[in-house]
Amino acid sequence: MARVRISDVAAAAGVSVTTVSLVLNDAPSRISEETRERVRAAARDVGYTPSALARGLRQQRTHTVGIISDQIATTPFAGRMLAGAQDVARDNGELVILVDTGGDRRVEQAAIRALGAQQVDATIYAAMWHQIVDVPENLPADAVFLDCRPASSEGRHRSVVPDDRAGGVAAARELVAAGHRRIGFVDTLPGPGRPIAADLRLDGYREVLAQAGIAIDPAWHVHGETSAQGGRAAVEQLLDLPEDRRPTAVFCFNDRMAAGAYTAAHRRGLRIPDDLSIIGYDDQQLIAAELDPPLTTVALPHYDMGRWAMEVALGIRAVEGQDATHQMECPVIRRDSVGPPPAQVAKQNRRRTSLHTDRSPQATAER
Amino acid sequence: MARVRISDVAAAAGVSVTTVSLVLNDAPSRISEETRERVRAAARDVGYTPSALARGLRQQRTHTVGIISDQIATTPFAGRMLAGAQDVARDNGELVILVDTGGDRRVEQAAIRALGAQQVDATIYAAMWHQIVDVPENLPADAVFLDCRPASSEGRHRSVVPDDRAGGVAAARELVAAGHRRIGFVDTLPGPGRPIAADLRLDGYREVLAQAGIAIDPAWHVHGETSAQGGRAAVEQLLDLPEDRRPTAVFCFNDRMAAGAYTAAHRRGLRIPDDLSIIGYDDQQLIAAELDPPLTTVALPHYDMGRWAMEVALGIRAVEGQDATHQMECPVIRRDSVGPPPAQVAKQNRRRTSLHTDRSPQATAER
DNA sequence: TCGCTAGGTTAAATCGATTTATCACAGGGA
DNA sequence: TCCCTGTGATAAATCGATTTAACCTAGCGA
Repeated sequence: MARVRISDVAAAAGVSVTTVSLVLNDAPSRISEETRERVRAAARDVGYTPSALARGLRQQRTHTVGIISDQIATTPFAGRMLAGAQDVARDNGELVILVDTGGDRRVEQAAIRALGAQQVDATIYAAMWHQIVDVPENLPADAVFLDCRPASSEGRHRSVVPDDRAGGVAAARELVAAGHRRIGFVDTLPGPGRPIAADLRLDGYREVLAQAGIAIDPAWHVHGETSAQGGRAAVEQLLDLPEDRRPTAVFCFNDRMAAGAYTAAHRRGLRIPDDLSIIGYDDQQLIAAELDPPLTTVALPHYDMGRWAMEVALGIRAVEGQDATHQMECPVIRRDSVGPPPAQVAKQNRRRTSLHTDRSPQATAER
Repeated sequence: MARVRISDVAAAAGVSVTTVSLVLNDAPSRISEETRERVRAAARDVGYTPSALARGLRQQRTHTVGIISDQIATTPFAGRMLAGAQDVARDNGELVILVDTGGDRRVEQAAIRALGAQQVDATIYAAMWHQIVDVPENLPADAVFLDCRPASSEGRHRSVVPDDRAGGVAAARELVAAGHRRIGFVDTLPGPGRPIAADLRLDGYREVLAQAGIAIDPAWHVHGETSAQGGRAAVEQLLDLPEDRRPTAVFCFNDRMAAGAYTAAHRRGLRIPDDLSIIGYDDQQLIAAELDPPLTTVALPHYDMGRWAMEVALGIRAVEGQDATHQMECPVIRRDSVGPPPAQVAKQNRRRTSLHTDRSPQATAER
């Protein structure tokens, strides 16, 4: 069955196409209420749906937003970001055109061209983890960067990323507040592929320990692959330290590594959090809440970042201030893997210092 | 800067727009090679990108595919399906318009209308887990169902779902082949929200045990929430059984429940797979490969289902045979959580029967 | 010289809407 | 009678491409 056109509605209502257009779009005009009703009825009867193509062509506005991402599927996070962006788009009558480039620069070029050809009203450039990206040369100047920030910031591109430094501060503070003074940092490997989030979180950790007057033992800083295996191996290094240098708590780069920390602890017969406190990062639903005991961790605000990016892209939200990069807070999700250090250690700690960082009272509710 | 139009190219090359169109589209015509080159150079110089809107309007073909899904982000699986669909689309020069309805029927109606207005060339209706869905009335007849199948199959809608029954067979066979005869089935809760996959996998399990001449003890069938907690509780019921009825292996509805089974085993001091073999389902990357020991499980072929759906939607792949529903194989991913039953039990088994289901020799490589 | 063919190119119609500018008509005042 | 104003509706241009149906010029054979 062929498409119902506006002229079909006009014929059915016995008016011109102009009248139909005016009526259906509620455009200011002097069409009588009687005619209006007739047009609306006709449109309903013939089952008219205006062509978005024709309308877009004429109006030069397509109510369409392009999202370019390096990889949709690598992490479950991607979904949260997309969902946030998608929800905002839907609520504003916009459709999302999604292109996964698979990280291929050539595909990316083609994708940007294709979105241009579609005349998308806005463009979002998303990465699947917090990173600094080279700006593709043909990317529109008003594109919004999601979970990444442009390398050459001269272009004044707007972007939103998690505040990993503040998240690192929050995580470390959580452990210090629980009374720990020997706190390990389970890091990813150094090298070119190292995520910038790792350095930011490490900075936050260092800042908190410094503030608390704790001298960091270099042996507390261990590295591993960002996997449960890597985490286990790294934490075993920590547990191999002599009794008086061994951390009573560990801050893991992410939840996968934290899962490895659980394994390492189990193998030594250490209980969590009684013998070892663990805090992760990412709040990966499939790990954090499912571990035994449930993992205290820092959440990455992917959904909200997705929303933010889309709101900015659509011009619903103005970017306040000078800085075009928005850092989004990473809240601590308190579960059951953090507790006070073992009694005898706690006593030592008390003897050694009287500094107190008091635990903030408002408990974050478990989602 | 305003859009570069085809007329700009024509002017730059000193020819008509018709010529430009014919040349750039490689349409059969009698344009001289010299002119062709001039046109191509002009197009390059002025930076021409044809308007997909105008082209789509004229050709009534948009090179655009709509994907409607109930929820993008609930499970990490979604990403795999999208990635599969997306990859096929990209390789065929099609763009994907993605709409997440959030499961809201009203939103869904609007989404379908919007995609119709966009004149998408094809439509995919995706669910985030294998289920039977009511066909939205305004859904195009040629829509393809992904990871779900239409309730009223009279419409001859094409669909692709995982073959959960065969997957159940494969999982149970894996355990039987390892020598187990007391095999628990860790099921989801009964009731209206129960996934159809649960019944299918259960069927497969029953078939295999029947074939192997094993009478199923009703106590082996336990239920729980589809979470690690639920899995742990359910498996604890199994482990509470008297020694001679207690399963030596469990088939868990999914990997999350299998993770709970690990916890239950640990709490009893049982080692995996020495004391208890465990097989899961789903092959959730963040769980299955990260558990200790890594979990043997059955993979859901989400990526391939996504590809299949898109290939069918685009008409690249013809749906063979009568049945418009394609069942996709769920391969067993062998890791380290399945082994032979404990020695004394194995001896009993051998005494009781001499039936052999021999383990298939080709080891599935760990991805 | 005329007609025909082939080669090279283009004018104009079309897709389906929106938007601008105009038209027709009725009533009122001079 | 003529002009003006307000009301209701529409004809035609436009968005930017594709595609159909010519058009023009040479060259060639009869």
